[in-house]
Amino acid sequence: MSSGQPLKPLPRDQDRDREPTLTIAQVAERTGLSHDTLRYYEKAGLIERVGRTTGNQRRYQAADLAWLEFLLRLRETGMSIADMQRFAALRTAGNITVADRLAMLREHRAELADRIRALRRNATVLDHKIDHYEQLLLDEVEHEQPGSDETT
Amino acid sequence: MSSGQPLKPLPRDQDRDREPTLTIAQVAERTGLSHDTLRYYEKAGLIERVGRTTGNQRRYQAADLAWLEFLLRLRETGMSIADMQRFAALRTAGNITVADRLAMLREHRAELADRIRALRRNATVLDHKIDHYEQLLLDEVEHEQPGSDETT
DNA sequence: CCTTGACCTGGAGCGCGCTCCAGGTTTTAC
DNA sequence: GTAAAACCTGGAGCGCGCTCCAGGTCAAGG
Repeated sequence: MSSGQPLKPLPRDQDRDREPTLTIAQVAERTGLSHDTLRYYEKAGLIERVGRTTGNQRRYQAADLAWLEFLLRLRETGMSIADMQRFAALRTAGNITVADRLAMLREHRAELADRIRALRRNATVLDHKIDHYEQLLLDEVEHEQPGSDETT
Repeated sequence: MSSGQPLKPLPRDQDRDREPTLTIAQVAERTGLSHDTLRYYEKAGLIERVGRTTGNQRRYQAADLAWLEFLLRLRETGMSIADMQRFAALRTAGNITVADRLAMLREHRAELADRIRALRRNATVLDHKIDHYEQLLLDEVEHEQPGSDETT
């Protein structure tokens, strides 16, 4: 979608392709994942084998990063590694799996809605308990010194 | 739930058979926890030592159950066992720890609010992805048969 | 009484999601 | 060219939160 004009300050050496690439350290910093986790995800099949230099070092491309960030959304919404593996496998299998992937996402989305609702219910229980403790503290103060100086 | 200290109809003697008690199996069923988990929680200090029969079998009282259910709210909102241990220890230590317990709950509540917000943000990302896949499916159908019969 | 099933204890084991290590190779900075 | 930093692989290890097991004791029905 663009030209191949050598007008940019290219990073040296191994980057002969048009697209800029990132080392594992750079991806780690950007995603918040550790080097080990990135390698683990690749070994586990969550991400397809990342491109390498001639010296076998990983060079991530923009698409890898985008996929990683989506994986992180799945992870943060509580999807297990096993399910992410399934999803990734479908993705690797190509367009014929779009319906399956959609089904997975819809189900996950529904579970997420349930979990958010449950958390909100539990939050109100916490709020009640907090109110209760606040009242206890007030009562204590009253009993000790009904209307005197206090240090917050 | 407020102001309830001196008016309890205490069974002053150690004869508490008046109060109904529950076996571990009954508590397991009511809470959804397994027998093993209940024993584990007790061993870990999340709940104080439960009363026993002369034959050393646990008999839970209403207060035990209420505390367990509150623990479950903490657990479901993501509090670690270690933090629940801290909270339980404060509770065991008595009223002087009310301020500390309040502080813990407030912090936990704030983290919970953060997590709910994050989940909602992620939910919208999922929604976009779902929309995207739906569009892909539509496009596929169009390309195959631009306006013809389809079997659902 | 006896049987059966619920319960007890201490401790080992497990599944998950990483995290660390050893020992080696590659890249970078000077 | 050389030293240091970054990276590689396979595999072991870890922390969490249970879960299971062995080997018993206890309780309720017939």
